[in-house]
Amino acid sequence: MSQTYIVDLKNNVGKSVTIKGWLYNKRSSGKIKFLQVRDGTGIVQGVMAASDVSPEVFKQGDGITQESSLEVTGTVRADKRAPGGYELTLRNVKVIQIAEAYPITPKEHGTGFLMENRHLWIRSRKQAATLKVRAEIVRAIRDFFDDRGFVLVDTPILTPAACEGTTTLFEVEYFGDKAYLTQSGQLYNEATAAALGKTYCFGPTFRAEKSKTRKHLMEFWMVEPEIAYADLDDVMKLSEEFIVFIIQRVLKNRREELEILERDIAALEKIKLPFPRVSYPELIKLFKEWGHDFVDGNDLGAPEETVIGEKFDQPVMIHRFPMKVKAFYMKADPKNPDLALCVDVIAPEGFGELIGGGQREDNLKTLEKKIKEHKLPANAFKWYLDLRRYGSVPHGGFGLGLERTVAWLCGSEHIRECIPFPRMLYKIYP
RNA sequence: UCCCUGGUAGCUCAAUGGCAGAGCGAGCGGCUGUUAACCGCUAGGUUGUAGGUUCGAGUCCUACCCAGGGAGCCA
Repeated sequence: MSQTYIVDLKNNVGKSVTIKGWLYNKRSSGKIKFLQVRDGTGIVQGVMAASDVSPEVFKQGDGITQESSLEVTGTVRADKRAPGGYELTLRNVKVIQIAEAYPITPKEHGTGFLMENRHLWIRSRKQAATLKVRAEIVRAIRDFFDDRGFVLVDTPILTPAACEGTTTLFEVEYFGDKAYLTQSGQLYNEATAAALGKTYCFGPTFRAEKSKTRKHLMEFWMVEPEIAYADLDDVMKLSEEFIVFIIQRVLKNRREELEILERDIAALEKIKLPFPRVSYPELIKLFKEWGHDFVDGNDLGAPEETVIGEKFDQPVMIHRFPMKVKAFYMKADPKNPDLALCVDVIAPEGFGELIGGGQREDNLKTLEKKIKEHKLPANAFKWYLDLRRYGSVPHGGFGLGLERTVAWLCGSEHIRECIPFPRMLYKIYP
């Protein structure tokens, strides 16, 4: 039997079609029943009148429970009374399986319960819409870099040592030795950029930090471009163009999903180039003007990100943080060696840091000293130092957190809804 | 890891230290245009776990477990 998808119903008005899906909700009123069916592409209401179908089919309609799988056949009709504008005058219903009492009812539920049932929760309208936006963003990310001559080079997930040494790692057994799940592909990107010029990696990364916030996952996806012969300005320019590209793509292709999510679309439409650039010393002055208490020399915390997000309606690029709060591979600003040539891009509306990046230290001697200062195992960085031995060039890049970008564009309250199956502190089910 | 709040029916929540409740969902019945439909009936409980105080504990105390919110850290 042929199958029509709900998304295509508008092109089939007047025709008889078969929808294969699941029962989303049902209402009945004596001699007429309304079956809302979802198929992954949308939801359509099927109208079953006692006068239109056989008594057997009509009777069968009573027993179809929420999320039962079924195939419905009927004529497509435009009708203002129907959610979505189109409905089906049903002629036949074929039940594939009658679902047991479905735990996620149309009424409200708590987050803990919904997360326990994440495998079912993703069937809900908003959750499905979020996953579609996520897929759109992934495609935009790939297109952006592929179209600009970046080469996708996958970096390893199992690594011999910490990339940054500062964050906690997931340890795994590796043939009697220890290995760690990657927390960034950056160091490998620096090698691939020296080989191929412009590269990027895109995959899952892992952080065993015991953080418990609405912006953190233990396993999240990150895209990291790296460019040979690039300085901080190049990195900032790429960052803002990248973000605008992603937004434009989602606004173009996933407007319907943003509406389902009740996202304030106007807030996204006004994101324009160039983004405001604020250096760390300038930011300290701004915090004073705003009356926000902040100690010069500290890294930004959640309250600071919130304040910045409230004061600007554009993503803000904060650059040149103090060296001492940043990772060992950051290059110092020649004009002020206490500041690093780095940038954080903070999203508006309080969604926090989307991008962290900057220019890398390219001098062998300086880097060797930094590794020592940060008490990192010199052995593990032997290959990394080679990159400064054989044709070292100024280079830089950044990392963008996929789920935070999804959270921002979807207006999600919590990052756990922005990945199909989130891995969170002490939680790995389902 | 720390701080705050909570844990009662499948779910969301009530219950002054004194009879264990409602709405939704489920089951049965009614209704030809419902929009989280509506109306009637029925079933559904070791009140997170283990101790303690009390004539009496869902309620008070102690410990633990779990969940939610926040902090630090980060993308």
